[in-house]
Amino acid sequence: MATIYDVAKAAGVSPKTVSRVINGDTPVGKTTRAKVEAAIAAMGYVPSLAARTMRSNRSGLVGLITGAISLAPDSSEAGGLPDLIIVQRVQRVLEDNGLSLLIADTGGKQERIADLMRTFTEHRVEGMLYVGDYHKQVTLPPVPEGTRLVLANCYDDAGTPCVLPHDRLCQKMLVEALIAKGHRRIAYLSLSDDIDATRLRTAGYRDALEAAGIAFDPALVIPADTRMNDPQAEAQLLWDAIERVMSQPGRPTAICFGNDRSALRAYGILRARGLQVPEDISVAGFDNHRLIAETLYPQLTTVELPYAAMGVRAAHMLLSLIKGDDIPQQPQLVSGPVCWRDSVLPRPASVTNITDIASRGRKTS
Amino acid sequence: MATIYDVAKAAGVSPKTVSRVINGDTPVGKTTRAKVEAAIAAMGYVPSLAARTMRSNRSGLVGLITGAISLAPDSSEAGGLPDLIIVQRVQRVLEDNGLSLLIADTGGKQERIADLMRTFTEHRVEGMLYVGDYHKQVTLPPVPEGTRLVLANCYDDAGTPCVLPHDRLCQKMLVEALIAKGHRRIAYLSLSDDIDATRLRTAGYRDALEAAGIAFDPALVIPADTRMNDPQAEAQLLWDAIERVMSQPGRPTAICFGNDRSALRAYGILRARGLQVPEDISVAGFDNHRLIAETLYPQLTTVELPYAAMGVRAAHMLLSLIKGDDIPQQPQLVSGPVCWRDSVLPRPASVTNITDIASRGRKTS
DNA sequence: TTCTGAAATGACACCGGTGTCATACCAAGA
DNA sequence: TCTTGGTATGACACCGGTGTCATTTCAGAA
Repeated sequence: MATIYDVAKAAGVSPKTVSRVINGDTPVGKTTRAKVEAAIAAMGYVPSLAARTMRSNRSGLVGLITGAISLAPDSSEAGGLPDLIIVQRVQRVLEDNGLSLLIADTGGKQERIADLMRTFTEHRVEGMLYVGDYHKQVTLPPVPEGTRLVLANCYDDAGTPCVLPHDRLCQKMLVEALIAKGHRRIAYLSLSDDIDATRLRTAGYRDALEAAGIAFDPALVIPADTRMNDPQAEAQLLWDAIERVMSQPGRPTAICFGNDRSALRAYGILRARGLQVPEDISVAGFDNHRLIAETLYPQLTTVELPYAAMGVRAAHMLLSLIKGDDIPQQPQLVSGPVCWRDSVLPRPASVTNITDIASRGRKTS
Repeated sequence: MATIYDVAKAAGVSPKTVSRVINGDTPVGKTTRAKVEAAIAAMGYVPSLAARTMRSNRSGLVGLITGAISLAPDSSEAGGLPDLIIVQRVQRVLEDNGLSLLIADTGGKQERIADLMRTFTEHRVEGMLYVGDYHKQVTLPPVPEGTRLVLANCYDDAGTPCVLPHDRLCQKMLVEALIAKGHRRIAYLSLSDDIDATRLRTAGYRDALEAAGIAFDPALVIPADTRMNDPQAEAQLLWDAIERVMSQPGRPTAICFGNDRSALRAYGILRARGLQVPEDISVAGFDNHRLIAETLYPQLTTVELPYAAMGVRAAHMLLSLIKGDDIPQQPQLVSGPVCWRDSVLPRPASVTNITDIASRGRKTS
């Protein structure tokens, strides 16, 4: 690979002058510039960032660690994809700012994080990002003084800057939208109740009810997903939850699910029980996983879990850190819009009592 | 950040001795080694790869370009995810070999590839990978002499080493599996017929029929996906195709779809037509997109499009190139297994004539 | 005790850029 | 013609490692 010395010799100037032509910092004579540029083009010279890094102490690199694929080691897979969207967004923002992105994943082994960070440090990255595979607390190994680090889709107890999905607000907006369409008895078949997202979303669900003056009924809220990684068992769990919620007096007119995947599963289960979506029961998801939401028939009403926006926000926070600007100490909450599709049927505002709700086969719209 | 000189001073030795301790190339005295290691630990010294790169001309970096997200710019999205799996696998293999992965994506703009490659060259990557978003031919900008490049999920006409899915074999295996279960009239609602995958898979479909001595019936093969990026229109197209194929005499007992997503859509359409899967019609997908295949009810029989394996293979090819080994000139074809699930009903071998096939409601197994 | 050779360590240059400072150049004004 | 002052260019050191070669150290043999 040609060096700046080769170019200098070919153009008959000093290396420093070539450097000036490349960087355009100091004025260079017209004829000299032309000669240098010709030499650069002729030799296909591309400057070495390694050399530049040594002088400037700026590598132009940012490192990103994800736990992404951990959940599904063997094939095209179920969990773990959302954070890849974060990765892509981060990459784009960084590239627009002249930085390149190094990626690594833990393969599900937390203890590898320290090694990966060390490798990044060897590369003298200007900052690091850690992306969680879902909204959760993490404990990262201690980082050397001066390491610039931003967390996305996760948080720690050390006050590291982070970007989180606003689960509570998202769920609240979704339920508010259902209420606005006339629904009053709204079930919520949540994800496993030991994760942060469930706690927050349940709170959002209650926020919406409260704002509308609807009493909270615990019988309508059931955890129905335990991340057990066994499709059969998960389906069974969901089946039971639907059974429970639909067989009680004061049967719901709408069901919110913990994610679009559960909603997809529920379509089959509800049909198997002889219930049409949305004529007999309205359904809402969570994530706006378009592969599911737009492909399902009828298309799924859901709320967007803003992975893309989180990626953008996290990247910008890191850029601010690198520039030396102050950034907010509070977790940055990002919410997405409700995506209105066909799986929710508006209900006449007058129809609010249980007897009416339990009746079936009313005409649409 | 501490340098090797700082460590040397603290340990009271020369920088070169510190270097020897780190690299373990030359024997170092026991007490000296202990002193140096103590100093390194105390100062949290991490060597700079930039400096090392300058001497050794080995950056420890590999660059990967993907067109991934191009298809769905705005949110968690439908197309483009598979290649992210390739990316993850590549990263793992490289990491196991002590290399770090730089990623970049074109954002759908082919003309940016040259810029991205230039950036990689600035970082003095030891090799590059280009990952296609689906099996297709690409035309990359000319690369400088000596650039080590491997294509994954795409190929070019310049003979660049590449790894491709064995669409033909995958489809053949799938159809063979259906035939083995007693199916004789098998429809194939393919992807758009202007892409390589469709041509190859249709050939695989015919291979399987021919091997079983079943006559090919063109009326059973209909392109039913045009990547038009409009869910409504796509659903309509699929509806029409199903209508056509199911209303002809000699109605099929099984339908293969171009991908799992179409199969997901078809579940809804078939049910809307009053057909139960698999009792009335068996369904097979393509991709083994587990999010869909395992979540659908009943679970979807499909064939795995081996993205993970392609990533591994491509990474190994690049490693061979870097090591200077020879690699095969032919495209490397990778196939995945048939994933047998519940959407295909075995048919008694005796039931092969049209009259029987057209009858309905036979009991299962 | 002195010599010998291997083992341990250090001095120094070099990788490919760029910051700093000195110098050569050139046009305009005295 | 000789300053003057700004512009264009070059010389040189330095960033943080490592390869090469020289030098020091020391155990064991003469």
